[in-house]
Formats: sequence, structure tokens, C-alpha cells
Amino acid sequence: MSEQDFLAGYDPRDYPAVAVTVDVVALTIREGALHLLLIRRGAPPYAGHWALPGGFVHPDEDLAAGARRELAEETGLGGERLRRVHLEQLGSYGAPDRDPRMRVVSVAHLAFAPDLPDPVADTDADEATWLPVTALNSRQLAFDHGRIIDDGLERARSKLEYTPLATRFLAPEFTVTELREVYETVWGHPLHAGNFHRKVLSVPGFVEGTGASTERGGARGGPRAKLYRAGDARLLHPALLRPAREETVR
Amino acid sequence: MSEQDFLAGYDPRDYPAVAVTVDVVALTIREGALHLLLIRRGAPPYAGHWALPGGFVHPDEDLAAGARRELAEETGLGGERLRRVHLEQLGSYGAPDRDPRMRVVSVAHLAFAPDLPDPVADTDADEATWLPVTALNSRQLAFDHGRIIDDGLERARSKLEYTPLATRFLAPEFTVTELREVYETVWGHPLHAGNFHRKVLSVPGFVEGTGASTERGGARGGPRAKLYRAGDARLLHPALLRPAREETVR
DNA sequence: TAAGTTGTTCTCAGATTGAGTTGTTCTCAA
DNA sequence: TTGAGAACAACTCAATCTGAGAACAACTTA
Repeated sequence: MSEQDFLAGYDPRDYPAVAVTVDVVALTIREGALHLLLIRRGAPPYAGHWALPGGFVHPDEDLAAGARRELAEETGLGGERLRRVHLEQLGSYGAPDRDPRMRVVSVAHLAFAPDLPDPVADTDADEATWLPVTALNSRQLAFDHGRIIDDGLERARSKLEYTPLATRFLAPEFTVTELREVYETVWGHPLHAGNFHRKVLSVPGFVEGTGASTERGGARGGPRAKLYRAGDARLLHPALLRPAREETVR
Repeated sequence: MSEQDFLAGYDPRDYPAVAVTVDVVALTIREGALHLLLIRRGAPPYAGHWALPGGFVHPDEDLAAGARRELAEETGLGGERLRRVHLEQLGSYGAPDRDPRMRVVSVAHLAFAPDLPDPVADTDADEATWLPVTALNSRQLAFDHGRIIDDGLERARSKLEYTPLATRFLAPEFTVTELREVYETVWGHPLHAGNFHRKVLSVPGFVEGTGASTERGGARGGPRAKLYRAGDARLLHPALLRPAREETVR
């Protein structure tokens, strides 16, 4: 029986309920380290564990809208600053036993944000914070959120290769060095400053100069840096390839 | 209120029902053209339109398992041949009005299959066929399936760049020319045969020689070609970049 | 003012790519 | 049987891209 036939003579109340939620893997960079927005669970199951911000999709709301709403609720963000956050769908997680209480299909999203203020405690008793991704192991994470986070991090790493989304971790105007530090933080290893500079400026539409420079040189010296803003490219051609890992295979 | 609090005191029956379905964008290559598995709808809405194979997720079934089951049902495929089909999650589509009857969130999947027999008519009255993707326009397609197909095709094109999945369109043993024809078909333009050959053999783990050759030369002449099978790489390093389109940007 | 840091540009060797050529093996048709 | 054309596979060569390092001026702090 096809979906369509099924639905035609279908009363929702007769069918085993499936809940649809949206979860958000929200990434930002603070003090040179990649941070993740997490919420400490107060109640069982997984009380005391960390979980991704998320919740039910509202009846009249698109999936992406739901994710953005959840992000706004947990960060206290709104308006222009919320709009500047990059949000994309990551994937759906629907193993039958992923939530012990009922069947829950979660549509996970991935967000890139510039450094944001600490989350404000909202009506929840739950505590929300930015945590360094290095401080996590899957033992402390609720449900299958460890896997979702892993998938999100891998997606983030590869997105930096072929899209200009690294700029979304920064303020509207930034220096090439700041941009390089985003790559180094997300990819987890240093890049050659000169080659990175050449590459960024040679890829069409990646960044455009503002004509301005920073007010001061670096904290420990050096000249003022030129300021850039994001260009209008959606894809980087050619891409910035991250150095091949040893284990090319599998 | 967070997802977890919500669920804790939650009775599914109180909440507006959301249906979760899986749909499959199944691609294959027939006679040098990319084909898509589609089903002609008998009943409204969208009667007479083409739709993706799909249906409800069963209560104890993972999302990927549901997609593979739907694919099996529509193609009549099973066993080893079904197992050889590449299946991955494409994304979820959940606009509130995408189905006029109720809220349906569809988890779309993407499948790459070697040339398969024509679908057998199953218990449905619905007619399933492989259709050339060039023969489609979104006017003939049900729901938002036109958009899902577009997303699937773009994903397929980019997957060929950095994964060895082109081999999944072919029999277990294939020639370099057959592999090149997969790329040409999916990308929609011809490639330089010599350079392609060099590249395929130089990327570690892409293909491995079997030692054997084809029984005969090409239909219109030429020597026998060496046979290869897929190697053990999951990613191609370095990738096979498709020639930059004119509109690099946006 | 000296010493050290950093943004930016340059150089150069090595690798990769795009385009074309060559040689050989094969099929088909005269 | 042979000639014509097709196609696999290997090669050449110039243009481009990359990785690694060096140079240098503009800045900082001590």
C-alpha cells in the first residue's frame, strides 16, 4: 500500500503516534575553541546529562523555523543577530528506541554563530551553556545526541571546505587572520598563513575588501590588518581543501 | 519549555498528529540516460501526477530500513541485489502545507542502483516505472516531490565528486569507460577520456584491477578493456572536481 | 630605542590539471 | 582477407595550483 492510498483513508488517531522534534547543534568560537550550546537535563531519563536544545515542531511551523525558534529561546537571541546565524538541516534521527518513552523522530539542524553572550536562564529549570567540544564525551550526553554532534562537527568541517560559511563565525567585518583562525579551530590544526591568505583572496566571491583596516595591530605587535566582509559566493570554486588525513580510506 | 520537559508529562493523543513518511529518490542509468523511479498516482490529491515511492515508517523500523523496504516493495528487488543498492538520507521535508490532508514530515532518501528490471506491478493499482529525469517537469509531480528530486540530483552530482559511489550504478566489475559514462551521464557533459583514466587510477582506493578484461572490444571496435571493481576508499582524495560552471557564484 | 610579533607579499620547487597525440587492439564491412 | 574506423591505454607538454619557506614593513611591548 502506498503512502497516498494509506493517507486517503487514514485517521491519525488510529495510528501509533510518532513525535517530531527539532534539535540544534549550535556552534560558535570562543577564546579560540569551538563551543557547542548544550542544556543540562533536570529530569529523567538522562537526568544530569547534557542534551541538545530542541523541542516539538509547532503545528504551523516549518522545520527550519522550528529550529530557529528553539535556538532563539535557548540563547535569548532575536532580530538581526538571530538572522545572521547560519542554520541548515543536518539530518533526521529516528531509531525506534532512541527515546525510551516513545517514538521520536528528531530533525537535527546545524547552526554557525559568531561569539554570543552566555545563554539567559529561561523559564526552564534547565541550565543552558556554551561548552567546549573537547570537554565532551558521549557518556555525558543524553539520547543519541553524541552521534548527532559528531555528525554535525563533521558536516561543519566539510562545509568550511567548499562554502564561505566560516565567515558566519565572525563579525560582519573581519581580518584574514581571524578567518584563518576559524578554519584552524574547526579543522583542529594550523594552516600556513601565507598560503591561506593567497587562497582566500584568489577564490572569487569569498571575501571583499572594505578599504578599512583594524585600529591597532595585533596584541603583541604587527601591522594593522585589512578588513574584509563576506562576498556573494555561495560556493567556493576552487574549494579550500583540508590537508588529507593519514587514513584516507574508510 | 524544552523537549524533555514536554515529553515527560506528555500524552501523544493530546497533541496534533504528525505523520512521518520515508520517500526515496532512486536513480539508475539506463541506455546512457539517468532514470528515476516514480509512481503514478491513481487517487486525489494529485491524481495522475508522478510521485516518489514512499510510505509510513513502521513502528519498529529505523528510517533507513523503511526507505529500503519501500524501495524493495516498488522494485520487487530483494537479497543481494537490494543490498548492493546505495542508500543514504537526503533530508527531511516538513512544510506545514506540503500535504493538503494533514501534517506530514517526509524523510527523503537517495538511492543509487545498477540498471534494474522494470518494476513489477505490486498490490497497488499504482503504476511504477523508471522515467528519464529529462522527461520531468515539476508540473507533473505530486506534492513537493519536484523539489526533493532537484535536491537529490544535486546531491548525486556532488557525491560523485568526492566519493566512489559512481561504482554503485554499475555491475560489480566494470571498465574505466563505463565508469566515465556514469560521470558523464550524471554531470551532463563529456569528460576527457585520457585524463579521466589517469585520475581514476591515481586516486588511492577508488578502483582495483581484477586482472581480467572484457570478452570483446567495444561494439564498434577497439581493444578489450581491463576490468576493475570498487576499491575500499569511502572518500576520494583528491576529489574528481567537475568543471566549474560559468555561474560560479549564487 | 631595541626586540619581538604579525600581516602581507614574494619565490620556487613539486604536484595536478587540461588538452592533445600516439600506438595498439579490436570490430565491421567491403 | 583487408582496409577503415573505433576505442583503450599510455604518453607529452604547457598552464595552473599547492606547500614550504623567506622577506619585509608596520606595528607592539619592555
